[in-house]
Order: sequence, then C-alpha cells, then structure tokens
Amino acid sequence: MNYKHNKEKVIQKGVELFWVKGYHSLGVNEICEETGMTKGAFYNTFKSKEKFLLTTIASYGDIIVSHLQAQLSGKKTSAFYSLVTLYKNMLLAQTSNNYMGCLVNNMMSEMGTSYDAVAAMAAKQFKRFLMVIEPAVKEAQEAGDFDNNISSECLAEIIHTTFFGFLTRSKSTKTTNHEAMTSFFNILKNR
Amino acid sequence: MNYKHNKEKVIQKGVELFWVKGYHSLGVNEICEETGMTKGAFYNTFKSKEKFLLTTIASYGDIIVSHLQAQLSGKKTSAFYSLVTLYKNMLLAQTSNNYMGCLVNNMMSEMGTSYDAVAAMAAKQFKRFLMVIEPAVKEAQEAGDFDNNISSECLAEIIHTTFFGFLTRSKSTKTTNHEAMTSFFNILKNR
DNA sequence: AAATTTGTACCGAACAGTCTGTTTGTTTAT
DNA sequence: ATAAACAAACAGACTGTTCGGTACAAATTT
Repeated sequence: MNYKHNKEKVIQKGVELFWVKGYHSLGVNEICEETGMTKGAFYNTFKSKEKFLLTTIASYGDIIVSHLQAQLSGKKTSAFYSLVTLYKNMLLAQTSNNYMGCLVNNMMSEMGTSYDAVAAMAAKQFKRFLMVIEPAVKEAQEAGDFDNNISSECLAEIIHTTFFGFLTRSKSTKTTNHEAMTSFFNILKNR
Repeated sequence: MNYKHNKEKVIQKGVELFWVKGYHSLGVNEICEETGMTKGAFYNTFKSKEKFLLTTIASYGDIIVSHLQAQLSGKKTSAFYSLVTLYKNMLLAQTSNNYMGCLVNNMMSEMGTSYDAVAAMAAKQFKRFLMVIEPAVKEAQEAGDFDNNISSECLAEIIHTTFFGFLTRSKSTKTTNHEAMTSFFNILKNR
C-alpha cells in the first residue's frame, strides 16, 4: 500500500535464495521476509511458489547467457583458450560462492524427476547455454584445437555436462578440482 | 510388540525412498508408513532423520561398489571396453528407473552445501567408487587405450564426474544422451 | 467509482521430533 | 525352578512449529 514492489528486484532475490537453499528448504515466508513483500503481494504477483521458481530460473538463465556471451565475445585469444578460461573461472568462482553450483543444475537435480514444468524450464535454460557455447566450440574445431569427428553441438554438450558434474562434486568436497578440469580440456585438445 | 523389525530391510526401503524423493520432500511419517515402522521404533533405532539418511547413503554405496566390482571383474574383454560398457549400461538403466540418477550424486546436490555430514558421506562414497574404477582405468592406460600423460586417479575422477553430469542432465530432459556419452569415450580413447 | 495491489489474520495439512507407557527377552537372585 | 529386576525395542498419541495457500478489508491507483 505504501510501497510499490520492484518485481525485478524481488525476482533477483528469489534467484539468490533458491540458488542457496534449493526449493524445498526455502519457504514462502522466508521469501517474503527477505524481499520485504507480504504474502498477499507475493501471491498476487507470482500466483504460487512453483511459478515463482520458474520465473527465477528463467531470469537466472538470462544472467548466465549474458555472462557466457560476454566472456566469449572478447576474442583476444583463440576460441579454445577462451573456453578453457571461461570454464576455469566459473569453477574457480565456486570457492567464493560457497559451492552453490549453478541454479539450473541444482534444479535439474532436486526437481527434475518430480516437477515436469521445472525440469522443462531447466532443460530449456541448459539449451540456451549450449547455444552460446557451441559457436566457440565450432571455431575451436575449425582452428584444429578440437576433434572434428564430432558435431560441435555434441561436443558443447559434453563440455557443459562435465562442468555440471564438477559443480555437483565440488558441493560435497568443498574444493574445486582444477587439476581434473584442466586435464579434461587437455584430453579434449588435439595433440 | 508382535513384530521385530528387520533393520536391513528398513534401510533398503530408505535407500529407495530417498533415491526417488530426495531428503526434504520425504517425511518421517512416510518412511514409517512405507517400512511398517512406528515413529517410536524409528527414532529408537535411527535417532534422527538425518542419521537415517547417512545410514542409507552408506548402504547404497555398498551396493554400487559391489555392482561396479562385479561388472569390472568379468575381464572377458579389454579394460577399456569393460568401462565403456559399464557406463553405457548405467546410463541406459536410467530410462527404466524414471531418471532417479544416483543417490550419492543426488545428495551431493541437494544437501552438499547445507549439511556437512551428508556432504562428507557422499564424498566418501564417491571416493569408494573411484577406487573401484581406478584399476580398470590404469589397465586401459597400460593397454594403450587411454592417454598415459594423466594419472589414473585423475582420469577415473573425470570419467565418473562426467557420468554424474549426464545423470543430472537426464533428469531434466527425460532422455539419456547416449550419443554424447559414446562420443565422450571416443574422445578419451587414444587414436 | 472501479479496479488493482497490499497487509494481515488465518486455514488445514504436514513437518521433525518427544513422551509415556507397554511388551519383550535376558539376567540375576532366591 | 521360579520370580523379580532390568534394559532394549516398541507403539502411537501428542508437541509445537512451519508449510503453502486463502480471505478479505484497507489502501492506492486508474
């Protein structure tokens, strides 16, 4: 009544909260406390907790897509090196992020088998990530750094899927395995 | 008191339930209903929901370790081929398992950042898996199928981590990406 | 004035966990 | 041999809390 909520800011806070706590251990009450909304405003705006989650995943996807594009469009170095640097930095970022991983990956894991709409949304965002990565992969293939006997789409999928694997693993070890990540890219690289 | 509970059976049911539903969306009431226990018996036996989870993860680890050992000890073919077959079959099994993934991987993701004891237990089981895989990886390296410029431990870790990535991803797509999995092993193979 | 948004009290259901008292097999004392 | 004592396992009603979601009136915007 005395305050018009900034929907974008609320969504960003939602991203943060779901990212840190996951879906089931985050309550609507806590969302309201953290965002300054009341339940009335929340349900009027977002209809349900699940729909709010879907909105946050989509928003998170936007952020990551922008990040990936920014990191890969620099073009100061080879596409291969850009990719290696990108993934190394994203893995490194986990240490200062309390190993929260990636919201899309987290939601695939927590909700994938039980909430179809969430699974579909996560899959959609994953595909968007691949679409940003793929041109760089293709470029690295054409430059001879990656094998050419495999489609760039498939290779992009392998890379990002493996990255997700490292993210999940780092949650339990509380360390980022850079050695393995580096070795992974060394193996991918044509000798 | 006309019934003595079979602790092992209860744990196995717990494995199944946590595997399907995860931690936060599985209640103690449901565990009791499904196992035939009452709350009194449950809390007397397992002390808490979290401790029960730890027990089930350890038990699940035993099952998987046995499975991995059994599949790799056959030795009818090369170590490389045994590994490829093993992972292909495990990925394939997801389709008939409703994409439940691997309990250890699921728990790393859901609980890793919030419950240290669970994170540690998941990490422990993961290490056990690696210890079973590693000798086969080493053998494949010695046979010339895998690169020798990398430690067998590290390579085992890359393989299993990537597999976990594929598991998580299959939860959202509801399909197992065999093409990517096969390509992954093709890339690993020395040409 | 009409429509929309907000705040708050409230709902029934579900949550993890506790409490009291009971049933059991075993150990000890007679 | 019998009985008393005991600890462990058991049953399930019950605790207080939190859950997602609703109702509705007051405030605000149109």
